[in-house]
Amino acid sequence: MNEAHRSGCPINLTLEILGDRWSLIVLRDMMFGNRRHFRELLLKSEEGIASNILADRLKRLVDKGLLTRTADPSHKQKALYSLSEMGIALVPVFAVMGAWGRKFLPVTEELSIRAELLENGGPRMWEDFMQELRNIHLGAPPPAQSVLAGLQKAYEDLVAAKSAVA
Amino acid sequence: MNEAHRSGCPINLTLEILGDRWSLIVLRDMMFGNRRHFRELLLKSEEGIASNILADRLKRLVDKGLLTRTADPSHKQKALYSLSEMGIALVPVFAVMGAWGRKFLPVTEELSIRAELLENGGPRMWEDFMQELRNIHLGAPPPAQSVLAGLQKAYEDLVAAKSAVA
DNA sequence: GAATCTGATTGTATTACGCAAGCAGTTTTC
DNA sequence: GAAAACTGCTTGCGTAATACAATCAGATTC
Repeated sequence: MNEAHRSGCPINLTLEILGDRWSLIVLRDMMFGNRRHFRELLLKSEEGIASNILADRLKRLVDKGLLTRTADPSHKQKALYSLSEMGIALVPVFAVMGAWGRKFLPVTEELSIRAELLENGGPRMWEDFMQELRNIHLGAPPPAQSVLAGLQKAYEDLVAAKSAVA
Repeated sequence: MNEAHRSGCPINLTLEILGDRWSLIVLRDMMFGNRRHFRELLLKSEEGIASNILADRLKRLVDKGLLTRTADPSHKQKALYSLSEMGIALVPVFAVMGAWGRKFLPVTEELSIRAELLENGGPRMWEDFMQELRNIHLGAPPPAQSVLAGLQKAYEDLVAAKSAVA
């Protein structure tokens, strides 16, 4: 039935799903970049994932329950990927991982502004963000205020400010 | 100088260091299991890491600045591995990853009791734990109360209770 | 009806992982 | 004081994951 697990430790089981160099990148792009289709994930990612790896990860993440795949009504060939509650629940993981990366690694200013806002916003902001993701991906009622729009605006403002200087 | 990074995103840079199936396992065992020597990490891990992988990960983690390696005065051949501040700062990452794993994955009760306590303890407990790790690994002043002992006791009590029933 | 867009798949090369065995120096045991 | 056990690894080898480039068939657009 089940493939054998290395152990029943929560950290280990989490690593068995997310412990590679691409899974969290795909989820990050869906979550913060609102990418929902294969081609968007393939072409608009900063890191340049290969198409076979992306196909494999999408399949895996659907299998494991972090994503769902449905047909896109607007285009018979389009597949629409959505975050499940299990995927949405990774928001705090991204928040603290981003905070750690920002503190210790050579991040660029543009690509870490959203992590900074999310870190400063704290659990309350994370919860709002999760509710917004439930709205977008699961059809749940929207939150009082859009976190995603705020993150995106901060990023775009910073990019604009930088390119104005340069 | 620097190996090229895929991008300057904090999540990506974090994954470039920790995005594999073993790095966080090694750090977990050092942090929560107080393993400081090669053989301890090799033999006492639940998951059974291979010796060449362990050697590689220790080297990598020292290179990246999460660990330090020093000679053990008690034994001329022993190497003592210690967490750096960069490694200790992963406590919140373990806490939220553990919480996620506990919520969605088939964890065992014994191996998740510590994750549960850490989750319920919240950021205040994480900070105490980090101070305790600074004391153990960096020689900093100890915290008011030992978190590690509490986690370990809860684990052992649970194991004892389970084996008494069985 | 040609070009483009869709989610992929295929082929090939390189790198990482997993397993078992071995190794030289150090310490312990008797 | 010699044998056994322990130390942090290394080596060899087979398998799996990853990376890169090219390709594909059906759907849509122009």
